[in-house]
Amino acid sequence: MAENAAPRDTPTGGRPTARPDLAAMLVPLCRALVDAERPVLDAHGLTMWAYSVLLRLDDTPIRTQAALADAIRADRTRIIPVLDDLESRGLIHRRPDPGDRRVRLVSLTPEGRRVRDAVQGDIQRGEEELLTRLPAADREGFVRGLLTLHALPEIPPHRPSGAA
Amino acid sequence: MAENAAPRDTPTGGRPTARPDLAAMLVPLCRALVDAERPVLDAHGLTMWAYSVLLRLDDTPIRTQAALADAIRADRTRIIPVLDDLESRGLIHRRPDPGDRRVRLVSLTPEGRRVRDAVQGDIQRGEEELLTRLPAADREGFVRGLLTLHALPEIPPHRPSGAA
DNA sequence: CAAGTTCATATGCATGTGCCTACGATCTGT
DNA sequence: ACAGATCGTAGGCACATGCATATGAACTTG
Repeated sequence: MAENAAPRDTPTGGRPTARPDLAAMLVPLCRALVDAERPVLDAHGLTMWAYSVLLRLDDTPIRTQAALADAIRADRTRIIPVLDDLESRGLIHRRPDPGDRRVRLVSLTPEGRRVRDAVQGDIQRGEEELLTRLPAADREGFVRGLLTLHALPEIPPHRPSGAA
Repeated sequence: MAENAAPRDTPTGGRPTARPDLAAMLVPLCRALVDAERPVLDAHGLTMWAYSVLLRLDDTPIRTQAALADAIRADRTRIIPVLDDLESRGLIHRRPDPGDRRVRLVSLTPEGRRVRDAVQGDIQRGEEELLTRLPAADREGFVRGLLTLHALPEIPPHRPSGAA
């Protein structure tokens, strides 16, 4: 019966804002964006996992495949066929680390870099076009906000309040 | 070899901006947000699908279950157990439409509304807290941009350009 | 009235994914 | 040198999901 009788230190107690949940807007948007990428990925014969690998390999070089899998939130075992495929197509290089022969050093080949650039170019071009739909005033805040949230080390779980 | 020799009408030809792909930032953010909701949903014994139903039922009332499933991008057949569960717990009402007895009119019960409010309150409270991490200047643009993109009827597929 | 369609529902299949185990090669600490 | 941990790889189990089909009730159209 007591709904949320206890006063909250956050703006609203019961039904907060008038806006929909952030997640309820973000999830469909994510879906749509990923769907929008598919033609580009297909045109290059890449899966989303493969593209994630190409994307990630450019940043800081990664020493182990396990770390690579963790970085893109993939499964350590399921990523192996992806790497096999990329390697067989000459997009990545997998060589044993001379210092620790358990480890395979994974790196982009020049061709891999070329493919990644082409794919990412197409994707970002489409995304820029999408950002065009935003009022100029919001565009920058949106992208910067996204960058900030993306850079967060972690998102703390939302905590259930009153009701059991 | 010709990379992307053709000049583009969009800002950048090959490697566009310095920012990561929007999708590459949004997808992990979505994952994290959904994960963050889990404790709240668990506390109320709701699945994400069930919560989606509760959320959607409040807007414009929906005439058919099929339309409800489409609205939340769920499978028409797989949503039925979800509705069964919600109905058995007294959160929704399912009664045959007197005008078309094939159709079941689905609506929130007062208890369902109460639960939805409680859950949504918790979730939005967590989300507001998250928005706190954004510089105030970006916060509004971010939310408004998200609202705008969410309201788009569809996102056109990105088009592969040069390379096959 | 008959044919075709729509709805809610049950069921099955194929796939993608998370998780767990196993195994051989290799490294590290003792 | 030996025990234990780590890495890459293979395989299996469980589950969620997308897609397809089937069925009975009810509606619609000719």
